[in-house]
Amino acid sequence: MTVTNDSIRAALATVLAEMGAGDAEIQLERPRDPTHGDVATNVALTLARVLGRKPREIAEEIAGRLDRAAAGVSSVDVAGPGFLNFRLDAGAVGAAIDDILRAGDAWGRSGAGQGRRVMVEFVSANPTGPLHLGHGRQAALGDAVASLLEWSGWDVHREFYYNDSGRQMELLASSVRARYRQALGRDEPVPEDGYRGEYVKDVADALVAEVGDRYLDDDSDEALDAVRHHAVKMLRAEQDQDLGDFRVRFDEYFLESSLYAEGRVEKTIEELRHTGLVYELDGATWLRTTQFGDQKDRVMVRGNGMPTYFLPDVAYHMTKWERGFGRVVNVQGSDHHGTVDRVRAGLQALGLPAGYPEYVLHQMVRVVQDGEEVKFSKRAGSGMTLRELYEQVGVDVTRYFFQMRKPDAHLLFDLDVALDHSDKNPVYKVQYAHARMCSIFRKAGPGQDRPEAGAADHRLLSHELERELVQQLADFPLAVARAAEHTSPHIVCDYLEQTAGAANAWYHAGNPTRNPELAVLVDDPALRAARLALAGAVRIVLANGLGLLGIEAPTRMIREDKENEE
RNA sequence: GCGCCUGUAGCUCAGCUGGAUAGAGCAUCGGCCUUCUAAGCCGGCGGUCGCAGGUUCGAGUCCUGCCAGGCGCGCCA
Repeated sequence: MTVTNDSIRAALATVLAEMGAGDAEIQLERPRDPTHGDVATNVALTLARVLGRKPREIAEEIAGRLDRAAAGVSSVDVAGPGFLNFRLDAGAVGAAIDDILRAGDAWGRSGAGQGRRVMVEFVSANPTGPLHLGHGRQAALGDAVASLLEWSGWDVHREFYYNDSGRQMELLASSVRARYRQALGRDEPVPEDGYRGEYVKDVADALVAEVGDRYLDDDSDEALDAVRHHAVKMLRAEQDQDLGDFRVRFDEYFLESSLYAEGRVEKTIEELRHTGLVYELDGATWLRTTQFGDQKDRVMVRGNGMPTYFLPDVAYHMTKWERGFGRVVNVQGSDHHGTVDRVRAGLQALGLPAGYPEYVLHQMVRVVQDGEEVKFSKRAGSGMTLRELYEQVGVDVTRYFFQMRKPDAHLLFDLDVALDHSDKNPVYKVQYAHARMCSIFRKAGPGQDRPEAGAADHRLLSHELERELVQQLADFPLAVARAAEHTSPHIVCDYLEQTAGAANAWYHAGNPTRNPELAVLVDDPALRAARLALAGAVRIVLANGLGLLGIEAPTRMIREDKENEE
């Protein structure tokens, strides 16, 4: 893990300037192996060629010249091929605790985004049925990406785009109408490629309750339109409910139909024609997207005069730009990756920058239980729905599992692990660590439950477990920044699991029956205060990290089999 | 055939801008409970980083080729 340590960096820069390498880039990292010290740098290795000298020799000279007091280190060692390993003095390590206590729930935030506006578009499911697991991964991922950007100082807008026109809608309407007529005793089959889940019957039954047999014999377009409206309204309401219960909220729902209603699709065609990149072939209208790196040119308007999906897509993204979003992140399933180049090409044709918009594409989700894949949902008529999953394992677990893998990777959702309530389940591991810290404060008694910055002597935290834990906590802002930079929430999950592991190790090391001298609540008031400050810092970091991911940080977790005794 | 993604321990996965002996969890094996503390802890076992070349002080990481899996390649959305 890369670290920032300004005093070491400055002291190194001074020495390097003396040695004729003042412009060298200094990389500091926290070695995985604690015997390599608290902070290390490979700068001597990178300078070997520049200075024409052996790396170890350079390292020795740097170590000899370094002002340790100014750097805030107690020792400097040369190791391996020429690494410089620093051991921080006790005061420098503990200083992070005050930083954390002072920042509180803002610890980990930065102003990197400078308040600029960014849109995160995600879920964007068509209103043709319940949300499935792919939408769920996208909801959890998109919400966390948005959150990461907020933590990094961006002004974030969460948007849901949905297709409420076109062929899928027609298919939905005719499927519902068939079920509606079946419910009224008529023998009308669901269209060949129609929607067949149980939910279609629910929608049809509700329609019967609402309008009776009004559309039983009415085959007019108006009647089908009314059925479609009814279906969309119901299914949208269900999706909203599912997302709300999953703790995902949007600032705006954007309707595809509005693009047509407001003439934006027509306007986009006109603007593209002015670029000189439009041509007619075989009766269709094409855009020369290959000009901008697309694999082939794309049809905008079919021979029958109807636009393809490509056109409203470009029109939609133009509205994002025109609404003032200089940056846009689209979270989508990787099965959409084929549209990335063409949408960008269409936008470049209209003068937008090359990488606009950005994409986070995620791979598929599979659910396994007892070693076998769980596939079917009667209600959806296909894969398991998002609601079916989170009602079984809980929202916290579901969100975390969807966030804990990098988007690029296929996600195996192991129900056996998800249903486990022990520390084997990474979500509970982190939540328990948080609850344990809270439990210490409950035992510490009134007046000691809110440690304040500067009130304790952190040099007393000299145990190796304490040093490591403090440094782990100090890394939180870097983990958030890196996760935001890569739009990858799993980096935060990894960080939290490591932090929870370090916190648990520290907590358990002070087992009162085995090592009472390592417990937090020792008699010595100064040591007790220092350890309470550390516990307070742990509580802040875990709560902030979980909060960022949209997961609760319980202050108390009661064991199910002990519930009656508590 | 072309494009994107993936391939790391028995399983699920991390691995930043190329750095030290490739890490974590689970599984397995061996220890540890009248607890701020067993929904737990400590320790052990376990790896030709898909394969083959190349770049360099140094490659899981970069380059080339190949193999395997997923997805996408329509005047569908």
